Amino acid sequence: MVQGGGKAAGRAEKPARSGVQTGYRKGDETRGRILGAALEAFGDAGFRAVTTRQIAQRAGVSLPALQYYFGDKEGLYRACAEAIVERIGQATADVAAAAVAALRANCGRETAREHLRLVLGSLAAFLAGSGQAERWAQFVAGELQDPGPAFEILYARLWRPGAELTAGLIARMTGRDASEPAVRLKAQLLISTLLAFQSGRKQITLRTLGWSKIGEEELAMIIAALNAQIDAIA
Amino acid sequence: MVQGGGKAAGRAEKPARSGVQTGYRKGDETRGRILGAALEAFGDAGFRAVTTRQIAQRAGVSLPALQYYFGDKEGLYRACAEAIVERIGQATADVAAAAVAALRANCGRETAREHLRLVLGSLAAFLAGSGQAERWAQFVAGELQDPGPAFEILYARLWRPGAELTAGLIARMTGRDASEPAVRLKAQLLISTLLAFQSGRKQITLRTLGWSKIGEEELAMIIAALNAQIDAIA
DNA sequence: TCCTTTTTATATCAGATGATAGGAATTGCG
DNA sequence: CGCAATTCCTATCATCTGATATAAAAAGGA
Repeated sequence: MVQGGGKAAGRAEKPARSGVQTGYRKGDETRGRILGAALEAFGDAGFRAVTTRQIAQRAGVSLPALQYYFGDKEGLYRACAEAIVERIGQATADVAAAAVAALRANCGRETAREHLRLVLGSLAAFLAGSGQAERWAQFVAGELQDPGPAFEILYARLWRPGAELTAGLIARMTGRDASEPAVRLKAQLLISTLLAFQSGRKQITLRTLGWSKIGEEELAMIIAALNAQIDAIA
Repeated sequence: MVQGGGKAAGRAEKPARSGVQTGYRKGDETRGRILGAALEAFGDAGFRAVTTRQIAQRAGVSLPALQYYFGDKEGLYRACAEAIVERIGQATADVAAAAVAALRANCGRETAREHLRLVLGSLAAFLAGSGQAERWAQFVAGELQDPGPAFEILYARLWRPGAELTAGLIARMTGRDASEPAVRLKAQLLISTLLAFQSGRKQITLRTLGWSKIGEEELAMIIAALNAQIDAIA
């Protein structure tokens, strides 16, 4: 029978076996391997630059397996975005929840400032935590920079919530409203700065600073610079 | 006869009519039109995403004209980078020279700070000055973010000089040495911030702030935020 | 064990893309 | 004009890319 679909009705809108449990367990492992290979490849080079054949080879499967599990290249790309959103969400859930709670509890300026430090610090630590996370950061930064098939996912579920939280904290710190452009601008400035180092302009960061990698020591320096920026916020 | 080359010796290393004066004037105009179309296209979408056919059509020439004038797609891309470097260099030459002169003349902290403001301000103004400059900014940011065939050109002739100057000014402002990582980090942070708005994350900037464009008013706000960052240094 | 469903592979397609062959048209120059 | 160097186009190639048709192999359920 033809792949996926089921229902046997009209057009096969969902041609892929996109992650649902079926009773057959073997496929889940394969699906995971493909997703992992795709995350690495897309993170390194971006949507256009990566070919489906490269991913298939990395994952040790044949080309049609990608279509079987993810429908098409874009579906695979979106699945990567979802996976990344999930992992980053998990990694920052605690500090983010604490910050939100503090805001709700009408915390003071200095408390808000401290939460902002924690939030950005935990994000920075995660991004520098492993080679994998590094690739994810590049995936996210690249997609936000040059919107592609996963822009909406990343914007709606990563950037916007993060920017909202940051703006909220800054607003509290400055006694202004989170909707003011000046506040939002500062928030974006902070987040952009963070992303710029670990992901996009890493290539340049290393060259300019003469570093060979961004390890603990280097990360500490970046966080220090970030904190200086946070302190500078009125 | 076959295109370009001359010399008639062994391998045709330089197959293209790459910009030298020949006595025949007609070609220069065509060459310029191709370069203009390429600048627009590459700036909008990046090296990979743009096809040679698109550029040829935009320029109103046939496909082989690109190869005739620039050898291959990469040659055209590099030519774009050179053109951009030249224009940005012109636009910032005055303020940059003044800043260098001030540094050489052993200027004081506040003078250095003022020069830093001027340098970044003029760059920001240029980048937001026209739709063309906006595309160039995207060209530069994209190439620095995801190194391609023109990375070396842009790094060596734009980023590094700019970063050196910025670091020098910051060093003077803080009484430290321009070679210190902390100083260089601050410099990169400033430049990255500037690029982030006008080029890369512009898409997001507009959405997050609810702007429809980055006009004078918006630019003023960004510069204000930048100046706040400059003031916060040491 | 037999049968259905799922999983995976081989071979192939259709379109796009960068590049070239080869020659026609144009331009400068004596 | 006459001639050589240049500019530029039509047609075509070779390759790569995402996707599909088709069917064999494997896995579960009775």
